[in-house]
Amino acid sequence: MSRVTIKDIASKLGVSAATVSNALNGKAGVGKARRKNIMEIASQMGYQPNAFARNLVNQQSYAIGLIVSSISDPFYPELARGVQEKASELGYCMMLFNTNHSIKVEQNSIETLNARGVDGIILATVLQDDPNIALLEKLRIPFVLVNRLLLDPGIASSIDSVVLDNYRGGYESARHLLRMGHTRITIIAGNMKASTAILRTRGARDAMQVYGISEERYDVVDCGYVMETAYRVAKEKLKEKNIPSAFLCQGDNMALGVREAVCEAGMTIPGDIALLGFDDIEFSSVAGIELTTVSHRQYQMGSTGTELLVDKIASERQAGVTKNIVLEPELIVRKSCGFGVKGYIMP
Amino acid sequence: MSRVTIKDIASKLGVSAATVSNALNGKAGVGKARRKNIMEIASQMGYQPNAFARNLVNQQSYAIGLIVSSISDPFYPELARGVQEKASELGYCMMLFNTNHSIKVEQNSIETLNARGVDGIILATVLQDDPNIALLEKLRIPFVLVNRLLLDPGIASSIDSVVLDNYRGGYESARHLLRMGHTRITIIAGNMKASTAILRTRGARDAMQVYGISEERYDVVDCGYVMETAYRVAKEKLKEKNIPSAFLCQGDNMALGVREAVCEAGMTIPGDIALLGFDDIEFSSVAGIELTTVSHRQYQMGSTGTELLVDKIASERQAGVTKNIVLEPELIVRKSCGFGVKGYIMP
DNA sequence: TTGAATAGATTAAACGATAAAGTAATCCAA
DNA sequence: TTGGATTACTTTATCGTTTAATCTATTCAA
Repeated sequence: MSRVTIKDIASKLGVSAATVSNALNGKAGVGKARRKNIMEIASQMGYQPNAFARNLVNQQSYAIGLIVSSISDPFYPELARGVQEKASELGYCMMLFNTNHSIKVEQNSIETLNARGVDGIILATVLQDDPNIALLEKLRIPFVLVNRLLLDPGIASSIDSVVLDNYRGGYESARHLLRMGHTRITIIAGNMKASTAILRTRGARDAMQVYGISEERYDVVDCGYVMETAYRVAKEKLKEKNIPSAFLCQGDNMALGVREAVCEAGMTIPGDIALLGFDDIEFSSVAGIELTTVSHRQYQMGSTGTELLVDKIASERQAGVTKNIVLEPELIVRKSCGFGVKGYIMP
Repeated sequence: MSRVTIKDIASKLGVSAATVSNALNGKAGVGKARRKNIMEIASQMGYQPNAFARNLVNQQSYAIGLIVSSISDPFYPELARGVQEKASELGYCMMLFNTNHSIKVEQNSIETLNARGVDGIILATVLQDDPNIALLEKLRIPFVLVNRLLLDPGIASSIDSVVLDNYRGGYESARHLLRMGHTRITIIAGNMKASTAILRTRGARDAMQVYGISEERYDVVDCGYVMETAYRVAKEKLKEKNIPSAFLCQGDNMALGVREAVCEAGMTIPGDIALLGFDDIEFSSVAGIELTTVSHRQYQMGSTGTELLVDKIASERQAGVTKNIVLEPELIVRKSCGFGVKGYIMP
């Protein structure tokens, strides 16, 4: 509750509220001496502009929303930090929402955010058939997609986004396993409605083809990016007669789930089974885990996404060119894939 | 930008704006038929109340702020999720701020939050000599402390809080090591200005005394709750001639730092060195890590803290009794402390 | 000396809702 | 049938800013 208002200052100095407003906002039409005087009195009285009134007259809140599936998933905190810090830098606040992987909750979040008049939304959870894109467009609220995007070029071409080159990440990670001689690979995929999982899988498939592995010789299981599911799937896989020699996981958290199953089955990594992750969460590098994985630039995604959004908010009335930013992934070789099935690495 | 306003509805139906407002808000003084009619037209026209105008007239934003040191620290995401979900349930939004362990950034965050007119703040980062408590009180903004609190009973008795019984956690964890026969213990402490670290250390010291370990026989190092620092400290410790047989860490992330140092020194856990953590972050349970630790109730802390805060906001004008909630910790025995130095556990 | 331009201010409207006060019609009891 | 209570509204004020429109001296060129 900011007590002192612009009127208090005005009446104290015997001037009009408009003059005080103009002085404080550095606008023309106020004499030098008076301006200085007003500024002094204002700070002396501890004046704090009332955000509600400002928001009302400008129809702007200087707040943005960030929607993630769950901040507890170790993939998202760095992204959120990127958004928050860049937002603060640009004078915005960040409101955080978790969808818990639910389209319905995603919808509620968007509606709430809109009802509160945020200036824009960063959506990290979009799916291919996501009805909420239409919602966002109907609400005419600026938004950018980060992490995941829409693959339909017709739609995608008009939506700002910041994503990793997931195809390449998928390709390179599969290639790494293939070069090490693995031919029985199970792909532990993320949510196959998410562009990330689709593209990583597509990249992996292409790599398989290049290395002459036909479709019957590997399989892809949608584990929805949840660790628990990956664990259960791996558990089952390892009971079959012809178990895979490598698990290609599309998320480090899922890789950890698989790792758990492998360990429980009494097998070792990379001795019996090779394991490859994706995202390079902080935890993947700890001794004894040392997951070979693909780096992801969560912080940068959040930070750049925020820049795009704020740009978009500022230039709302102008024509605005769509920006699609693609970040480059990097294969990070640690120990979870060992030194290859036959002890050497193919070219 | 919500286009249609209360006035549009009013003029369309030939009634006054006040009647529309009353009808929509379920207030008395509107005839049955008219009320129904207004509601229908409103939803038909896609009316969305303008939050800015509402905020201005009620001087309330239905938003709260959460201040953590860094959302990337695996301790905080669950807490944030607890806050966000409870907040949503109660009709509030959560704005997230990271302080990066800086008092100055903490101050900025509070001031920003205040300037934006949030209804209250949840502070998870308070230190004993934190000048920002005075700031919060000066601003007369409702707040609650979670995770950490102030130990000075004079101040603490008037501030709502939700914390773990850190003394007990510290005591039990030390006792566990002592029962296993460890007598050379290094305590990797958190930030010693945080009540968590102070109380955990106090608990540990008391346990030491009960088990007859004098002060010269163990040491306490402030690692500020950062993994990297813990890693470096452990690295140094392991170079000394008389290395500890156990590290008692006040945070799982720091335990992982220590673990790294131990591994790099070519030693094993728990074979050569016992390791005990605190917080039970999700990662601590994975195969091969299996950190013995103390459970912390991050989600509940966030959720309950939010309830207290919203209570406090609602009853702001009333006398309001201070609530201090203490959650119980639980020792979670996994493998990182092995089976005791002499192969047995003391009573 | 006149008229236009300009600096420095004021007034009033607007933003979109809510809350308080006022009014006209209806109802019911005495 | 009178008058108090109730109901269903409307009018007006207010929240704290910003901003467009207006006003009044003063300056200055012609």
